[in-house]
Amino acid sequence: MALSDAILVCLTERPMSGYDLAKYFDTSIGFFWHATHPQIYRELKKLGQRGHVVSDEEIQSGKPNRIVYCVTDAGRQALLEWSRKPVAPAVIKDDLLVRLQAIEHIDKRALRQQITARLAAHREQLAQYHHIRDVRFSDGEPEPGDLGKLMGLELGMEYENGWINWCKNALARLEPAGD
Amino acid sequence: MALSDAILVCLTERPMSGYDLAKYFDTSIGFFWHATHPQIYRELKKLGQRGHVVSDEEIQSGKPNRIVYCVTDAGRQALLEWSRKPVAPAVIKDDLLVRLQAIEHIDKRALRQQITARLAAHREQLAQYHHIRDVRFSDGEPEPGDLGKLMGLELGMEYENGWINWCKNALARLEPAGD
DNA sequence: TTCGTCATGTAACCGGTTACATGATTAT
DNA sequence: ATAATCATGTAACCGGTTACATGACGAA
Repeated sequence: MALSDAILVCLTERPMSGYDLAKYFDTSIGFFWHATHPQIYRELKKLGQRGHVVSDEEIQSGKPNRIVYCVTDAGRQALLEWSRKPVAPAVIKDDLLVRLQAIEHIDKRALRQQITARLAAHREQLAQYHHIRDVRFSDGEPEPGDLGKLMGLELGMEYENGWINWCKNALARLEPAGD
Repeated sequence: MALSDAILVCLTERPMSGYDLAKYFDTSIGFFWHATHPQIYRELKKLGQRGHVVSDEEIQSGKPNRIVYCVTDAGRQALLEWSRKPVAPAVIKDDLLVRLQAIEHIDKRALRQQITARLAAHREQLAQYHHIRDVRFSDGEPEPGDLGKLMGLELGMEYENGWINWCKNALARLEPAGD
C-alpha cells in the first residue's frame, strides 16, 4: 500500500512520467523507499483507476511519447489520510548481521572483506548525502517545503555514521585474530 | 534465498522445531531478519528436499508432536558457501522518511505524534538490547562463538541511538511552529 | 468461560525482482 | 560497431503477509 503513496509524494513535487519516477526513485526518495520500473508502471495504472492521478500524453517525434502523471484532488486527499495512519516501524533486514550470528560456522576472511566493502559503501553514501545537502541546502534556514527533505538527509547521515563507526570497530575486533 | 540461510544459522545454534524457530525469529535473529511462521514452515520443507536439514518427530501426548530439525553436513557446507557470496547492501525502507518528503502536503500534527511514538519505540528497543547484553555478555571478553552476537547487538544499539538523536532533533525543529 | 500457549500446517493474496520485448537517437 | 539513453510496457516468478483451520491444556 505504501508504494502508491510514495509515488503520490513524488508527484506533489512536479508532474512526472513513469520513466522520470523510476529515475527519481534511484536518487532522492529512493534512499528511503526503493522501487523498480515494473512496480512503478503497475502502480500508476492502479492510481489512475482510483482517480488519484490523471495522465497526459506528450507527443514526441523520434522518441516514444511521454505519459505524464499529475496528482488529482482525490489523490491529495488520499495522501493526507495516509499521513494520519500510524507508521510501520522501521525494520532492519541485513544479511551481514545474520552472518554474524553464526560467526563460528562461516568464512571469517570473507566476513572481513564484506565488512570492509560495507565500510566503503557507507562512506560513499555519506559523502553523497553531504554533497546533496551542500548543493541544495547550503544557506542557513531552509524553506518550509525543503525542511522535510533536509531532515531526511540528516537521518541518512546519522544512519551512515552509525554504520561507519560500527564497521571500524568490528574490523578492529576481527583483524587481530590470525585467521 | 536468504531466509533459508537465516534458518540454517538458527539451527547451528541448536536443533529446533518450526514453532521454536518462529519464536526465535521474534527475538534474537529477528532483530536483523524477520520471518513469520508460514514462511518458516514453507522454507523448512524446501531445506529438507535439498538435504540441508533432517527432521525428527518427538512424540508428545496431549500436545501435537514436535518436528525437530537439524542441520546436515550438506547444510553446513551451504552455509559456508553462502557466507562467501557478497552481501546485499542494507537498504532503508521507511514510511516516516517518505512522509517527510511531502511535509507541506501532510498532517503535521500527526507527523509530530508519529515521531514521538518512534522515539519511544527506539528507546524501548535500545533498552532491550542493553538488557540482553547485560544478562548474556556481562563478563569482560565474550566467548568466540558469542562475539558475533555481541557485535550484532552493538550495531543495533548504534542504530537505535542514531534514531533517538534524530527524533529528538526533529521534534525540536517541528515543535516551535504553531502547526 | 474465555483467553493464551503449544504445535502443526494451508490458501489466497499482494508486493518486489528479473528477464523479456521494442525501437529510435546519440555518443564513443 | 557498440553501448547508453529515452520511453514504454508485459510475464513469470519468488518472497512475505494475512487469514483460515485444528485441537488439547492450563490459567484467570
